[in-house]
Amino acid sequence: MDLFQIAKGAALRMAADSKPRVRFAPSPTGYLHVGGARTALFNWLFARHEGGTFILRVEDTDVERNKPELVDGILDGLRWLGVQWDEGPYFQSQRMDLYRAAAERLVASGSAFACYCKAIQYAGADAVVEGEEGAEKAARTPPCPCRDMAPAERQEKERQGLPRAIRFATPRTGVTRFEDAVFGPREVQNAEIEDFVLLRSSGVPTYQLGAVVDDIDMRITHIIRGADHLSNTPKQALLYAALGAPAPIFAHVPLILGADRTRLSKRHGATSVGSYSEEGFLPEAFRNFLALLGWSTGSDEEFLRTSELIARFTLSGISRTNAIFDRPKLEWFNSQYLQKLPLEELLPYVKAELQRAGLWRDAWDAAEREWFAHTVDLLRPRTRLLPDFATWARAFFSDDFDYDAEARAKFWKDHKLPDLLGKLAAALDALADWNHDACDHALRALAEAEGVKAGLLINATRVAIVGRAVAPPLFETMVVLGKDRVVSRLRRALPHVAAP
RNA sequence: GGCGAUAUCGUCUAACGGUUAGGACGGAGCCCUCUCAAGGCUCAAAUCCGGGUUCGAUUCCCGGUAUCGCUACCA
Repeated sequence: MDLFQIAKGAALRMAADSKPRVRFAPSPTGYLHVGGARTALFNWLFARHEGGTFILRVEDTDVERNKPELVDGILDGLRWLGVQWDEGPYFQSQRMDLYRAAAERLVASGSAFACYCKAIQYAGADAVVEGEEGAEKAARTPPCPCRDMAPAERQEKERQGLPRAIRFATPRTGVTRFEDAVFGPREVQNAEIEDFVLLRSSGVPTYQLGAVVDDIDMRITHIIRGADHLSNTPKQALLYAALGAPAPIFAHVPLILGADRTRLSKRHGATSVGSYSEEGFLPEAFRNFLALLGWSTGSDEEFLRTSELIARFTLSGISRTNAIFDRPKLEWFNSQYLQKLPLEELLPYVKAELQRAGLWRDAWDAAEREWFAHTVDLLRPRTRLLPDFATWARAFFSDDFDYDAEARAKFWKDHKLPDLLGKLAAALDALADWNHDACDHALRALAEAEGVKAGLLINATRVAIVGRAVAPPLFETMVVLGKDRVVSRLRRALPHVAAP
């Protein structure tokens, strides 16, 4: 290996090192909600676009709220979403020594101090609002006096073995700056920043410490996260400096709100990713919708498959305003994907749905694969969610279906119908060839002979053979169902038509 | 209360000093038609308010207002 080769290798290594490293860091205090899902998606899109690395880290330091059993649900949600992580999942609960060591280092260097105050319970957001004029400032947390404690007193507290938290010694003056790819360069007065806790008296790190120590350790280059963290970022910028590490680029993503403009929560209906999976949304449609919530390409195109999202994703396209979760638009995206996806990509989803409904037949994957594909293709313009295939379109996959009440009321009114449908069954039964035009001709000939409009027969027949008023065009439906089924279903329907 | 961010049709958004302020969802209507969708066409619908700067502000600055966030030994 000559010098050139060595230099080239070094250059390549540097190039590899300069690739972005990003992370998604959920805490297992709840399911994966749409806000978190979008944050994960943005991180993933950014990593894929840049050829970087996407890391998954579980921030499970809050022993009180943490529910380990929720981790699997979050991972499942991410898998369904299709955002594969390249490293991890790492668990903060398994890295405690790292945070404690960092806290001790900060105390040793004078950037942090031990605090012996009693922990103040969070009073809730309403606590401040409640105060009448005059008393309104009472709820502010007082500054911790331990920072300026005399050495003798401190020794005494230590000797007594009092529980101690570690707080950051925020500079009293000056400003702290950081760079945000979405909100631009930011600066805050240090005087506005309290001496925040780094290590709880239990020895467990807070979010601020854990996140920064891990982001340094994991060599994170871009922190893409919810804008609810924007106000706290100066604290972390301070921590980076105190820990002697360069700060990463931040990119704060605006929040997703409910229809009432408040933070998305349970009372807004489905907010967990899992519920959208269960409802029968296609992951790619969900990704497309989510990606466009708070990010745009700058163009008018909206139907963007994942490869296109990756190709176009940039941090500069991220919006600065909160977005409201718009369910109708999500459904529109889903119906678009149901219609536009290459058929071969759609079939496995329909298969899974039919299996779930107990309607699946293995032949549809083998000898009758052609039939299955054609039927799905016929059905899909009228579907909005995956379960539509098993519910609304049930009669296409099973002989066990019933007649929709509204459809009967609307299309089985005419008293001539029992007679007409009986004759139609006979006419169809006599057909030598079974195809669209043959069915068409047979039905229209009968209509003409009987002096009724073809529509009367068509609509009544549709209800008889698929049980619903809403279905694909009749003759295509007949072809798909086949002669035997159509004729027998017509005859089976006769008594129901006679007695509506 | 303090600090901060944000502000374009109902919703998601485009515009990066000059446009009849564009697109999409949703809504209304028409076409197509055997139902319902899909598709095509059309319509209604927005620059929070007030001051500046400028020949010219959706766009830049200031103030107000509203909303959201942070202000926890939650993340």
